[in-house]
Amino acid sequence: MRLSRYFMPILRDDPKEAEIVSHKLMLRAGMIRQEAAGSYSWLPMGYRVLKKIEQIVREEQNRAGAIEVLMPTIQSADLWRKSGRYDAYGKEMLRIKDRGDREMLFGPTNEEMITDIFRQGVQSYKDVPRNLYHIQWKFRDEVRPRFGVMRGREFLMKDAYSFDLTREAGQHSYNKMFVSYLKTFARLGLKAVPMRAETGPIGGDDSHEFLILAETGESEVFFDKGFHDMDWGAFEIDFDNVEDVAKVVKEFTSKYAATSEMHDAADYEKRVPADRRVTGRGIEVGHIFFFGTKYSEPLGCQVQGPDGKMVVLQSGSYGIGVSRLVGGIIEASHDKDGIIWPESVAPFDIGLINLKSGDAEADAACEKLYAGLTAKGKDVLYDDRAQPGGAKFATMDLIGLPWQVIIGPRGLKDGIAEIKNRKTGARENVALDKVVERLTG
RNA sequence: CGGGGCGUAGCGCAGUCUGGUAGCGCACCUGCCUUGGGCGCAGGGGGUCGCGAGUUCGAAUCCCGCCGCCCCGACCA
Repeated sequence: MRLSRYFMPILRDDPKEAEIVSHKLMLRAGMIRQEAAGSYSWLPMGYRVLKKIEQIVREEQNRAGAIEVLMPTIQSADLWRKSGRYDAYGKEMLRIKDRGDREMLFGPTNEEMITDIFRQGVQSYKDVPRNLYHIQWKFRDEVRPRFGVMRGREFLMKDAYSFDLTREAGQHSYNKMFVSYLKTFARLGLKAVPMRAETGPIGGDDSHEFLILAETGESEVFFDKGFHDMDWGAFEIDFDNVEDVAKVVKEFTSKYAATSEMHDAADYEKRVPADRRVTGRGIEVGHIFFFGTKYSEPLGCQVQGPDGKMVVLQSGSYGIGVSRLVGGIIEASHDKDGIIWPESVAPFDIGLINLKSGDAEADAACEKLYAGLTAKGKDVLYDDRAQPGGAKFATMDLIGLPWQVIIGPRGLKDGIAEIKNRKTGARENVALDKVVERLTG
């Protein structure tokens, strides 16, 4: 993409409504635009990142055996009356009426609907276990939306729902999602520490939330420093192997980690030596629940077992805040100059800077590199605008692409380009005809 | 939902107290210059001052009503 033809409205100053760094940077980098409190348009740069995160989440869900569906954003109130949550959910649920005066709602989550879908589609114990998920926009009429996409009212969430015959099988489904989340967050360049959580309005028996550490997190967290040294996703796992999966879960739940709501100071001090205690702040990016028959019972989600008797299914739900992750990754990865995208989610792989746009030699060198890198499958954002070099560097640092290729008269006279790594700041001079190889080899 | 604050050009702000028909910086446009960290000179465009109703010869400014947004708290993915 040539910057001269793109839509990337960047700002030099911080908009005053933005309080935290990810919100400021997302606005400054032209990723989002606020439409109402807690409601954002995703501009091209932001949308690219959102789609990349969504795709990684999807791939890891598929790898763990979950099956993708898509449910509507608008739901009927009737289903929610059956589960008893129509009243229980309170003002956070956005309620609307259609032309026939029927009560509808903008879905804040989908336990009821998916349970109803699954109930209608299965009759036998042979039809379980299953895990269905979708990645869809949710609406929760938050009392107080804030921090940009971190707490929006409309947000993109991956939510998965597992159905099993027995509690033990349900536990395995829960464990699979637990492990899948570790791998998902690792691919996003994050260490998301699993912490035992309260079940909240979703309800249920077992629950963990995954928090990434960042100064601006909404939750205070207490954990064992040993978490830093663990293997966060490089491990191979066979999701069908019940013992192996359980072993990983055990490993990641054996060390102390808790949010302030669940924090037990006495237990903390007993289990974690003083020099390994870390107190910080965290951002919740995932939350998993095992709730047994809480929804399958009232919604009649049952199958016939091997002995011919009806069995109410055990279920769990598993959420990842996809749009929140965009902000969360920035909170975890930025510096004074701007965003530092992990390569896996960067909106473009490479920023190509032409320091002398309009100069025949510089233009030709850039065009050749742009074509060469693109041909190798790299997404390149080529800054071909007629702007002073300083402005181009500042822009490129702000938007945080992992690699910058800098072409200017100084290097061109020796036939070289400068390559800069955004994260480390390391620069290297590379012969023009070796640049493509260096960045794709 | 309680408390506080703010709405004036794309962004950041001044002007409001004390009424006289809107200004600054950045951004943008044109020309020249420049091209390795937000460059220089000159010229220029853009705003029904959140909305409505009042007071007044005259309202961004005063009065009344409404809307929107932000922050703190309580609440929450």
